[in-house]
Amino acid sequence: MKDEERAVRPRRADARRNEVTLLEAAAAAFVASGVEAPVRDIAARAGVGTATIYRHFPTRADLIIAVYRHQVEACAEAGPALLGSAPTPYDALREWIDLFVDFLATKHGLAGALHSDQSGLDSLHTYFLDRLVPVCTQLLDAAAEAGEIHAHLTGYELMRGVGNLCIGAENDPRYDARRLVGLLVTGLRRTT
Amino acid sequence: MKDEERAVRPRRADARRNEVTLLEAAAAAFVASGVEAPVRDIAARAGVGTATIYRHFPTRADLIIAVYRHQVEACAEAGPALLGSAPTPYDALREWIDLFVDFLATKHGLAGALHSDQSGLDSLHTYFLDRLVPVCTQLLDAAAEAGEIHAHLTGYELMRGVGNLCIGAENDPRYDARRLVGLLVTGLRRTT
DNA sequence: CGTGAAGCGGGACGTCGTTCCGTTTGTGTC
DNA sequence: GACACAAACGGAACGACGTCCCGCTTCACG
Repeated sequence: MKDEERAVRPRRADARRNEVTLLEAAAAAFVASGVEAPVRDIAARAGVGTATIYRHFPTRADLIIAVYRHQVEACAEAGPALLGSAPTPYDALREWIDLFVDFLATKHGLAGALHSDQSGLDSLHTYFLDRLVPVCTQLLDAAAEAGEIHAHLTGYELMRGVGNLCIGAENDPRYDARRLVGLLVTGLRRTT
Repeated sequence: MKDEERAVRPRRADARRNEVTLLEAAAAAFVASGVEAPVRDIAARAGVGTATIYRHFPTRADLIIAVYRHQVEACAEAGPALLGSAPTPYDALREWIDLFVDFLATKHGLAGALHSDQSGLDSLHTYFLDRLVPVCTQLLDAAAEAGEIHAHLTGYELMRGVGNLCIGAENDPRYDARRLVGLLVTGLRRTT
């Protein structure tokens, strides 16, 4: 057990320290300049060379994933929980989507980065989708089974739609992503 | 009149020819590689140097605007026309949005370019918004006045929402932007 | 047909993500 | 405690991008 704890990831002590330092520096840089903060800035912030970043995180996307992994996991785990606690499956879906939007809306440029054809950020896209689409699908299926929505939409489509609607919402007081997403989810509701 | 026609833009004949050639080359490059086609590729396609592009179009965004200007104008002008021909203002709004989505969906990467914080593409964003938001607002107001929708949304927000939903829809058979936009517009409808 | 300016080509610059290489440093072993 | 060697490091280097600069070409007017 103790071995397993210590054996995680890098072997040398300085390397382990650097990984933590880098994650903190990246998080700070993302808050200050958005997720598009240059790798060099993050390296400078952490007081290391650029190569050190790439030794720990094969690509920029992996660093971004590492920084947000905990929050994405939390969001994913909230799905089934809401299904148990909310009045109806549709309410659960609605609350879960709000959770996701709140997460995206507070990360400058993250929503945009998720869909950039630029550089090698596909793995970021892939990670978010792999982790969250199953949860979304589960909520969607539950709501459909309860007859609250028409089932014409896949979890994948809803996730992408919501993610897209959040793009550029951080710095624009005239654009309220929450309202748009709310309308989208309203549009899902069965009009009986 | 003849003077005005000829006097538009550049004075020398080769410059006028190059401007046309460049627009054609850019259009072709955008179809082949998306709107993110490198300036060098477009220059090569047109058989000119890169500087020639910048002499005619101060920035990449201006070239993109020039290529799509006619279609954007046509879309803008279709708004009032639909208001006259469609059964109700809400139907007009719906059809007009379909028009816009069809336009965006056939231009690889254009929707994405509209919201990239990258390089200097803000003027692209600005141009689209300046031209289309008033039309959208007019349709929205008409539908609201007819009592078909709740007026909680601005033309600006709807335009941005629709544009965002179209991002990345071109190469992904699993994501149907039209369906998502349809849901969004459905969500606008008054639920009386 | 000459001349001056408008127009041109492509190389140069700064920035980005990523990789390479010579050097430093932590750590298991005697 | 000293040694050796692999692991880890820093920063320069590379290729791609948008954009700008400079020396040459070519149009058009007298």
